[in-house]
Amino acid sequence: MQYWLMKSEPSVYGIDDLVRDGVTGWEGVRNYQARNFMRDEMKAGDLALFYHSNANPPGVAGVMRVVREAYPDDTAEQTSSPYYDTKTMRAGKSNPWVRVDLELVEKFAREVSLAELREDARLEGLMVTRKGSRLSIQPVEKKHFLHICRLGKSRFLSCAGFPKLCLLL
DNA sequence: GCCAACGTTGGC
DNA sequence: GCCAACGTTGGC
Repeated sequence: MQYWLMKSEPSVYGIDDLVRDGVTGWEGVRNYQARNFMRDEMKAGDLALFYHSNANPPGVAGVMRVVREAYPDDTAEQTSSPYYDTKTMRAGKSNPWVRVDLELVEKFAREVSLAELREDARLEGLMVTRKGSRLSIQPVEKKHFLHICRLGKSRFLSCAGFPKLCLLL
């Protein structure tokens, strides 16, 4: 079981979109390091923080769970998609991109801003607080994950020892 | 809108 | 394989 942080711009797809959809395919990742995390390490049941990038303010908005492991991201092959990979397709190469499916676990009662993450001594070493951290999918230490849930007034965390109650969320 | 950080590309 | 040019990310 691993923990992750995944970035999305709320103007493109934010936590409220996931509240509406329930489950979503994490498409459009076009960075090899981020792809490798999805392809090689993300397992069903892993938990991920939903991070709002390019937002006011940027920060963690909630928690998701991996429900389907890596499979081809065919938006790379669709000319109509904003994520169409012109270069790869024109070169006639096979589609190298994958996505995973994630379901909403919860939207935090309060969003935890990047500034707050930076100020918190208990989150030292958290990748997203490093200046210039551009990786859109990052592994997160369990202790950091749990602390961020606490800062977000997570209901999921408060009942984590009571799996039956958690099913109600 | 600016710009620092950093990934990618392509000439050599 | 080096590295300059270029493109993108994302905070501010």
